[in-house]
Amino acid sequence: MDATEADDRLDRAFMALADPVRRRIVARLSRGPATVTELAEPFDITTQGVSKHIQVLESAGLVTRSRVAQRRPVHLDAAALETLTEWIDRYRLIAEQRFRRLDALLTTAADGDAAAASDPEQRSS
Amino acid sequence: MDATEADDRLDRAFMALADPVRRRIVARLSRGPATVTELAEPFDITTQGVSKHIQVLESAGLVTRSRVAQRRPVHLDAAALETLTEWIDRYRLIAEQRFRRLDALLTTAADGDAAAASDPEQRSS
DNA sequence: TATGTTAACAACCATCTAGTTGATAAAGCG
DNA sequence: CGCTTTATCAACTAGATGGTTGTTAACATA
Repeated sequence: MDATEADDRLDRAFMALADPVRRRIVARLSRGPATVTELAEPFDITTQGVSKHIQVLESAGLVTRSRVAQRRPVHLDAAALETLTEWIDRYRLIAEQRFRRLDALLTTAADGDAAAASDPEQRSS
Repeated sequence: MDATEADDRLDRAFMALADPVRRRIVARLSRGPATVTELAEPFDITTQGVSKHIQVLESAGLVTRSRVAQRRPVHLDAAALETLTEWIDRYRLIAEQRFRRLDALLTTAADGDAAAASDPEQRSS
């Protein structure tokens, strides 16, 4: 997978979740597949509007569609959700580790030099 | 916290991460605070452009800004990232559990009735 | 005070998005 | 064959986004 391709995938996936309608669709699909009309029912928008939302989710790789007669059931792809949490957690954990190291540094430094804790704006460089 | 307020926060947070420039900014900030000019350096856009990206991240609650003389160091908020993974993981785990239950159901049903595995399009309702 | 640095603000523009209406396709049913 | 259901495609509008340039504010330093 190309680097820009992976970037593009992340772009679309995060963008897809940046909408309350699509998040409610994802929440609904976590409990099982559903058709477009079923998904549109709780909302005040047309089925065409919901269909476009599903296209957004599909192009982001978050859902897939199968075929049963004239219905097109939508399925949630749990693995795609996992790649998002992996991206976030990577940097979240780095930040938390850094914070713990900084905290420990300030704590030990405070024993001999109280002024060291006055400026917490340290660069990592 | 109001329900629509939390929705709005999620909107902005996911939207903020739906841009490769902002994700690189987040990645950089995971290693420590940085100023706007430092953050703008790796990109081909103006510092004003980067400043707008940081405003987006700030309004999403993902970063905060402090003040050191005329510099405004930007800090990553790891806790805000965690709320995003919590939202995703909630529905991801529901979907995975459902999938495991369905898989177990089909496996046991296949012992007595092989036709039960022919249509995987089950609704949860 | 004058000068340079850092960063925000304002206005503007091109593009994209979310929703609509209208028409069309595909499948099942009378 | 007609009719209904389900869902997509096409075209359009209002509003948001990402970028720019130009200007201004805040601060340090000479």
